[in-house]
Parts: sequence; structure tokens; C-alpha cells
Amino acid sequence: MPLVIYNTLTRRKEDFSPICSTRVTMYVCGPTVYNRVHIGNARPAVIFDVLFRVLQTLYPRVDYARNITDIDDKIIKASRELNQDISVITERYSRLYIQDMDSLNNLTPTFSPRATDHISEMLDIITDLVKSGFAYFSDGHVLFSVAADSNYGKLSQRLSSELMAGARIDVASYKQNPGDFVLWKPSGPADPGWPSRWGRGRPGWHIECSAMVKKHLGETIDIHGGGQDLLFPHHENENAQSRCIHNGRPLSNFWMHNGFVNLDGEKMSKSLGNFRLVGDLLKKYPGEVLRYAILTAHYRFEQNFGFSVLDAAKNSLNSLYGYLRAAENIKISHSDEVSSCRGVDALLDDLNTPLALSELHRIAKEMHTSRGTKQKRLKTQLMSLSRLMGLLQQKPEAWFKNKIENQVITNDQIEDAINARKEAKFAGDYVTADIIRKRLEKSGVVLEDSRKDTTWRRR
RNA sequence: GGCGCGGUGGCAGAGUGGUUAUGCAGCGGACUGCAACUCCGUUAACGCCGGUUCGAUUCCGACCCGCGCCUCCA
Repeated sequence: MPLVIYNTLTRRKEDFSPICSTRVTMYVCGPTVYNRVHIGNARPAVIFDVLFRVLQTLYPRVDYARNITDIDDKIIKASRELNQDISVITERYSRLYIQDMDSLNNLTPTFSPRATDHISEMLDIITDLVKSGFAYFSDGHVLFSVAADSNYGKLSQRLSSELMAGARIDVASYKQNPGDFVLWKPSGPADPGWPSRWGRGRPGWHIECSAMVKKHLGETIDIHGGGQDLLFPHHENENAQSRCIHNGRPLSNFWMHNGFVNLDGEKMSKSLGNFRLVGDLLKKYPGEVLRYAILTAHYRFEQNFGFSVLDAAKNSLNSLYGYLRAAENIKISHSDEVSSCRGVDALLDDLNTPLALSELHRIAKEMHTSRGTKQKRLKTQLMSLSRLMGLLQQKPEAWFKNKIENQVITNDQIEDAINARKEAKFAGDYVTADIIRKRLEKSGVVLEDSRKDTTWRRR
């Protein structure tokens, strides 16, 4: 079964085929680093990580770039408010972002380019655009001229003539057309800035991606991804800039957009203030739970994200790891080969992760009730499918016993309590034994008695 | 005003023109000193109204409701 991807450009599912059969290029818009990221920022990172993993099984080389925007007016604002140098802020939050993404089991992208490392590349593009008449200089700004680009609006299906209707566009006096957007803007003496032929200034929002895509991946790439909210204006503008300096060749053949994460039925966003930070959630839940929860919904649609979703995700993982724990001594040979099965096919069908997850459960359950070669085969299948999704990759023992930040009781304390209970049980003192178990349960520890001994897990 | 998405059982969430996933939660039973784990069984849904059809949750049309983009935003 071929990989099928829903392409925003054509509003259809299409068979995926890369420009070069041996190398796939993918670029995903990362965060602006001025504070901690919320779970909505984590969604594209997880989704495209799954795609990255899937592509790696299909093609010999996959170049995946996920950028970090480290120059932006919001960062400048944060720098003023905190009275800290801008680089201190961007360094801190880049590091935390990468840390958060790592704890969600995301693989490290091939490239993690930063905007400020690409100023000269941006200026080159701007120079090109001005030279070829797609951009103009006005009152210290360099602006892209929407009217000069006949294909403008195609990606987001918006006619530039209709942009006026909402009357929500910043109609600045230096713009020839309200839809024109800034490529380069002047910086005050206190603002960060770089010298240019248009004076000391800094880049507009969209130009960085055009520059980084071109430098690391090429003129036209295979897949460009990001959140739904980036479709317009960000991706439309990126695409316009790149197309215009490349004789009409597109920035990307496939455009993918993930839906939002909602909280109480409303879009989670920093401007609304209704967000859950990944870092905060990680104090209560293992990263794998966040990842599982993200994968329970299809990426194109919006997803509700409350604690009940996380609790359910955790219980589901408990069940899967429980099966794996029971099958721990079944040896399987690790192989990168991924054979076709319903779960893999689900992923190949525009990343139907909810369906793939249901397969995980089906396989795990069947594995549990099988024996011999069948069981071995099913475990192999389970492990390779889950690896494609970045799940179930730790030892069951670690899953059940590793402490997360908010848990206080130590493994030693648990073991001691279990020993005490064992003595009580041996003496027939079930009252004491039950008190100990209840006390442990209050600390989030569940005991499981078997014939031989007592094992435990954190709830 | 323009463009777009969605409404499925208690919750989450796939999918399909007829046999109605899956997970979590619930319920009944087995196992257990009691539990937990596991096993067996089980309840329960397709916003509303028309149309097409032998048959629609699935296709078509209208309607209602919710959400998003058009300004920074994953």
C-alpha cells in the first residue's frame, strides 16, 4: 500500500511520491522561543515525528528540518519585560523546547535551524525579490507586493481581492496594498538588528522559513507541515516568496496542516491564555502519555485535551505495557523491516493514528492469548508498529516503576512497605497487610500479588 | 462579510450503503484471604428534517449547533 497524504494545496488525499526517489525532504514550522510551549505546540512535533519515522522505513534518506524562530517582536517584548538579553531568552526556551520534545519521544530532526543563523540568506532572497519586482522599499520597510504575484492566495484558497472584506488587516501607510507583508523592517537603536542595504533592521516573520528551506533542503521540497493556523498568512507568504524567486516553482509539493488542540471546546492559545504547558503536564504524566493522547485523534481534526483524556491514555498504556510485561521473556529479533499489516496500512493512509492505536490493542491482546511462534510473531508486529508511533519503547518494568516529578515515595520505601506487608501476611495479619496496601495506594502505588511474590507499579 | 472544519454510546475516537471499530470508564462472572493484574460475558451511539435507495450513521439537499482562519499563534 502506498503512502497517502492529504494535501492542503489540492484539498485531497494524494499518493505520495518524492521528487527524488532516494531522498525525502520535509520541513515543519517550529516554535517562537519566548516562553514554554503548550501541548498545542507539541501536536505537530509528534505528528510529523510519526511521519518522519514512517518515511524512514520507505526511503533510504529523509531530511527533516524543524526550525526555531529566535527573532521576533514577541521575543523582543519578553526581553524588555524581563530585562534580559534576547539571546538569554532564546537560548533558555530553545533548550526547554528541545527537552520537552525529547521527553515526548520525538526523534531529533535532521536539522534544527535557527532564524538568526540565516540572516544573510534571507537578505539574498529579499534582494532577489526587489530586483525582480516582487518587493518594494517603502519608509524603511521592504514589502512583498501581493499584486505582483498572480498565484498569491492559491494555497490558502483566498483571493487577495477578498482580503479587504474582513477589514482586520493592518493597513499601514507604507503599504501599496493592504495584503502586502513585511520582508524586512527597520530596528530602533535598542532593538536587535542587522545591517542591510535598506538600513539596520530585522526580518519579517515569513522570510526565515523560505531561507532555511532553501539552504537545508532545496528549492522545492516534498512536504511542508505545520498547524492549521499557519496556512494563512504564514505558509501562503512563504510559498509566495519562494515561488517568486524560483520562476514559479513551488516551495513544497505537499502541504500538511494539523488541527488545533482545544481546551473546554476552545482553541488553546497563548493569546487566549487557556493553555497547558508541556512542562507542567510532564510533572503529572510521563511524556509517553502525552504522546499517546495526541495520537488518539487524527491529526487533521481538532482534538479536545482535558485531564480525562490523559488519564484514559495512561490507563491504555498500562494495559499495553501489562501485556508486554507478561510477554517479556518472548525473545524477538529486532529488525527495521516493517511488514504490511492493518496498523501500518492505517499509518500509510494519511497517518490514521487512532486506527493504528486500536490495532496495537488488538495485536497485544491476541499476543497475550497466543503461544509459540504465533505469539512471537505478534510481539514482533506489536513492537515494530509501536516503534513507528514512538510508543512502547521502554522496558515494562521502567514504565511501571519510574517516578515522575510529582510522585514523592521512593522505590526503596515501597520495597520496605512490601516487605512489612509480607511479614504481616505470613503471620495471617490481613488487617495490617491491607492497611499497608491502602497506604501505598494513597501514594499512587498499586500492589499485585502473585503466587510467588508481590510486584508493584505506580498508578 | 469571505474561506474552512466538525457534530458518533458516560468520555475519547475510527470507520462504513446492509453484518454497527478500538481504548478508557461502568456492569455481571471467574481468579484472589481481600484486592490488583488477567480472563469470560455485557450495557450503550451515529445533531435535526427531508430526498435517493430494497436498505443510510455512511450519499444528496435544507436546517440547527459548536469551532477555527482572515491580526501574533502549532
